[in-house]
Amino acid sequence: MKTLRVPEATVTRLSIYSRFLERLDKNGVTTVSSGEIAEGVGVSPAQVRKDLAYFGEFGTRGVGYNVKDLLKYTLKILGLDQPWSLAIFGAGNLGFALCTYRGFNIRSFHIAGVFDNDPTRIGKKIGNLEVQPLDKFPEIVKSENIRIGVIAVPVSAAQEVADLMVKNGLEAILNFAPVALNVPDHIEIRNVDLSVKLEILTFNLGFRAAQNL
Amino acid sequence: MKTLRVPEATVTRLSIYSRFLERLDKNGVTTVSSGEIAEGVGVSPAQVRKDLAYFGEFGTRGVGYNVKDLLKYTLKILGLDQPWSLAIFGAGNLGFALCTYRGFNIRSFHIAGVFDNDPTRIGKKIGNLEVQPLDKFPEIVKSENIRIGVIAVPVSAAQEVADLMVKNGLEAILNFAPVALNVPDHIEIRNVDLSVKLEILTFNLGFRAAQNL
DNA sequence: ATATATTTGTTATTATTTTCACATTCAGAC
DNA sequence: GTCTGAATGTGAAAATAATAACAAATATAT
Ligand SMILES: NC(=O)c1ccc[n+]([C@@H]2O[C@H](COP(=O)([O-])OP(=O)(O)OC[C@H]3O[C@@H](n4cnc5c(N)ncnc54)[C@H](O)[C@@H]3O)[C@@H](O)[C@H]2O)c1
Ligand SMILES: NC(=O)c1ccc[n+]([C@@H]2O[C@H](COP(=O)([O-])OP(=O)(O)OC[C@H]3O[C@@H](n4cnc5c(N)ncnc54)[C@H](O)[C@@H]3O)[C@@H](O)[C@H]2O)c1
Repeated sequence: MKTLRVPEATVTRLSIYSRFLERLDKNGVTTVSSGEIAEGVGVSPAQVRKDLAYFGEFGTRGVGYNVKDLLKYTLKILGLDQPWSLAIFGAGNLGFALCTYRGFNIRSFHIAGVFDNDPTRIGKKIGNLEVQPLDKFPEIVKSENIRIGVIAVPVSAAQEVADLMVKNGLEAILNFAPVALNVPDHIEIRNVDLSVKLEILTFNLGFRAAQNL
Repeated sequence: MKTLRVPEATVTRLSIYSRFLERLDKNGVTTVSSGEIAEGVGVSPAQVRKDLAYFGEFGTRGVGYNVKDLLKYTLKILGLDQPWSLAIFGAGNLGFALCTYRGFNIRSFHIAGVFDNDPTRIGKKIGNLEVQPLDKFPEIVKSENIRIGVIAVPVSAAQEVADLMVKNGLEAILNFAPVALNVPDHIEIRNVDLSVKLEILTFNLGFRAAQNL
């Protein structure tokens, strides 16, 4: 096994491969080649093999990969062979959608708490979750062993929520607010910006088109 | 002005710069340096200048950039100096959140139609929008001059929705379903995958931590 | 057993992206 | 006017990532 730095793009693709493998497995497919994976997710076969090579040898030359095994390996690499408890801050529209999204549970994520500071929302049910006040956060972090926080509050509140998460020992943050947050180096943080991709589309439709690039 | 290929990462950052500039402008800041932009969005100053250099010279040496002007330029480059009408497919939890999100309107996006195939949802109001049946799509595309479609339906329906969009002449698609869609080359398509970033976090918390990388 | 067709794992090559470093330019002080 | 300090724009260098190419390995057919 290599001890090289793994590019983040490789991890991203690994997540995508694993979801493709899940689908193959559900459809009863037992063997798959790098070419078929590549075709299925829209990358090159060499890329698929290169990505997997960071973590070991999982295939059989002349044959391909065993779907069930490769799926298990990729999930393991991504850390999805164990359950992860999440805390979501902000029980607004996006928070609601995230809480009810079944796709997370399937991949070993479990929403262990939803928090909001709006008194009219606290106590309301989202599925079988109850929206909690902020002061319940510390105890729920402990009791549910939460390591990852999700920020779905307005931009104006995002930094203070991030600070609260850090103060309570969370190790990673997924931020949906379109703002760069300040957190200590040891905190893993990633932003999901729903507008940026939309603006890549308008850029391509406009500027790039005008330049004939 | 250069006629080089612009990296997509540059366009992504441009979108982020422009949002940062919006905030500065709202706060009454009139001048900003590449270093301050860099600080504000979490990249290097050289990166900021290099990104802008793809499109022209916007600053004054020794001084920096005029906030209002640079904001206007970045929006123009991104194609946001004109309104864009969107069609959203899927009036479920995510579709609902997208429809009610004010952040889109602010940046010259306008949701011109929401479509669903569930009879119990058709006719329901989301804000001042009414959920439309699929067969209304062709006429609304024309009347509202829609060029961009958003897919917020389950994976199982995503490809057929994409096909419908292509058939009706849409030019770009933003896809929230976690699956690679097949569309003709001339269609701009980007996926937004909310789980992938989460799995980068678990990877970093697990595997990467174990390797001490 | 041997040959053949496949497909992996890996090294070499190429391309892309980021960082660095600095000459150039400008505003303001004196 | 000239000098000084500051920050841009850019070409060269370094780092990173993707692609190509092929030897090694394996299953299957004969
Ligand atoms: N809705 C979307 O489709 C969408 C798209 C892109 C980005 N976003 C971003 O996601 C975030 C949430 O968006 P939304 O549409 O759900 O907004 P929303 O207004 O519907 O919900 C925000 C929620 O956060 C709560 N809140 C505010 N301050 C808080 C605090 N300090 N602690 C805890 N809770 C607090 C509010 O009470 C509210 O319930 C925003 O930053 C938005 O920019 C949303
Ligand atoms: N909710 C989330 O937080 C979340 C997170 C990540 C990804 N996603 C993805 O976004 C998509 C939507 O998620 P959701 O939670 O809103 O699901 P949802 O089930 O709440 O909504 C899906 C909607 O699509 C409609 N639909 C189904 N087939 C259709 C068709 N052919 N044409 C038009 N409408 C159709 C359904 O009637 C329903 O209203 C899914 O692909 C999901 O994987 C959602």
